[in-house]
Amino acid sequence: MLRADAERNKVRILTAARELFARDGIDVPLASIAQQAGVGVATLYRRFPTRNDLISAAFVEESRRCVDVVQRSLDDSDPWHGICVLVSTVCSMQAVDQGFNRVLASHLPGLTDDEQSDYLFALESLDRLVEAAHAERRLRPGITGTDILLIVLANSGVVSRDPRRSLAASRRLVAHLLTAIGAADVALPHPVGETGLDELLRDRLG
Amino acid sequence: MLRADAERNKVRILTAARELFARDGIDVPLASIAQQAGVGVATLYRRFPTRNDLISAAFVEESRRCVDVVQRSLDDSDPWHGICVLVSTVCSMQAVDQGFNRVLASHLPGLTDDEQSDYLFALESLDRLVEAAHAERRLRPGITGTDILLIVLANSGVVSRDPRRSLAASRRLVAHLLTAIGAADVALPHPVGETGLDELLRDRLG
DNA sequence: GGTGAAACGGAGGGTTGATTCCGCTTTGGC
DNA sequence: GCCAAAGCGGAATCAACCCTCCGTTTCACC
Repeated sequence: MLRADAERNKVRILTAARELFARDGIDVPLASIAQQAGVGVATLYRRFPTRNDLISAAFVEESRRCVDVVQRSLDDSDPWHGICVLVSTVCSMQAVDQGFNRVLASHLPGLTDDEQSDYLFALESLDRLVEAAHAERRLRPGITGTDILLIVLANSGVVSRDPRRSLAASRRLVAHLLTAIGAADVALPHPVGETGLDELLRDRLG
Repeated sequence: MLRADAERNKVRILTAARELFARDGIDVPLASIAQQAGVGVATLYRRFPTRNDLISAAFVEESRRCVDVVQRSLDDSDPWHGICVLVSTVCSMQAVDQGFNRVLASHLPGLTDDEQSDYLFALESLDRLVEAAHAERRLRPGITGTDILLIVLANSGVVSRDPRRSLAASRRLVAHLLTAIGAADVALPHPVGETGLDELLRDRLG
């Protein structure tokens, strides 16, 4: 049990971390997180000995939301609808949070046991979902569970600093890819040109 | 005109840079490029005052290939075929070279004038190509030139350290996306699962 | 083969960020 | 209120990388 002041600081650190991770990605200097939280670096290190500890803690909610949406998709009586919801949800989460995008798109070393099992659960679920959708002829023949992973990965390529533009690009991309794997066309959202794919390019890191 | 030894060193630096950029991305320490080239850092700096100078020089050939393929696509009597060739070529180049991937997927500050005009030429060409393909009803209605850019961007998300796996993932993704924008299905290459999308994930940087 | 300009390379100073150490402060049970 | 434990913060240390300076070497022209 943490002392009250320590608990308070922990919350402030996590709040700051979530904000900075989302905006600037998971490589932000730890010192700036500490500063934003109004604590010293040592306090941050005391509570989260490694960067990964902090990242894991900062994204627990996002992870839970992912597991939830996977579960709900599995329970969906229409597997194709389940796939659409799953992909759209996860990709939107990526688009509005640079940090979470990196977490999803890269195997961070040192996942916790929980994260490991969530990941395996997701993989297995994807296969089951895809299989169910095939059974109803809602997927193009030859599509596999890893194609869904591939979508998430591809989506990570279109996210930039600006969540607005990222979201527009992501929506468009997801529509394309659902069209590609599905047995029928998916309606297209606005082309990204209007909000400026150029600016999106200009936005990206480095 | 450079002295013979200087010219020799310049070539060695560029060779080393191309190799390390491709394998490790454009953020490799300049010292390791110098070391690999067998020269001192000062020599590298003397020839290429900024990292961007080195990057530009290292990728001139790739840039030229891109401009060429754009030009050839424009000249193609079948605009849809032109689009397919263009997208496949560029995406493959991205997949096998982490450095070039980053160059294409991010607006590096300080492009040379040549690069600027190449970029503008490419943008304009995309619009013309798309228009021509629409005229022949080979594209799904609503597709714009920026959708092609979006493909390249999305493709950047699936490239990892391992060129083999990246290429497999990229091919699959490109097939999906050409299917999505085209008026008819495109044949799918092998699913990536077989070569291991998991490993691809594990591969990615940090 | 002498010479001066060009080129060389490695040491060194600066910056940024990670991580630890330690003397001071706060908390909470008594 | 007292005090031991828990917590705190910032200075200090450390490592990686960038970039420049300068004494030495090499080239190419005579």
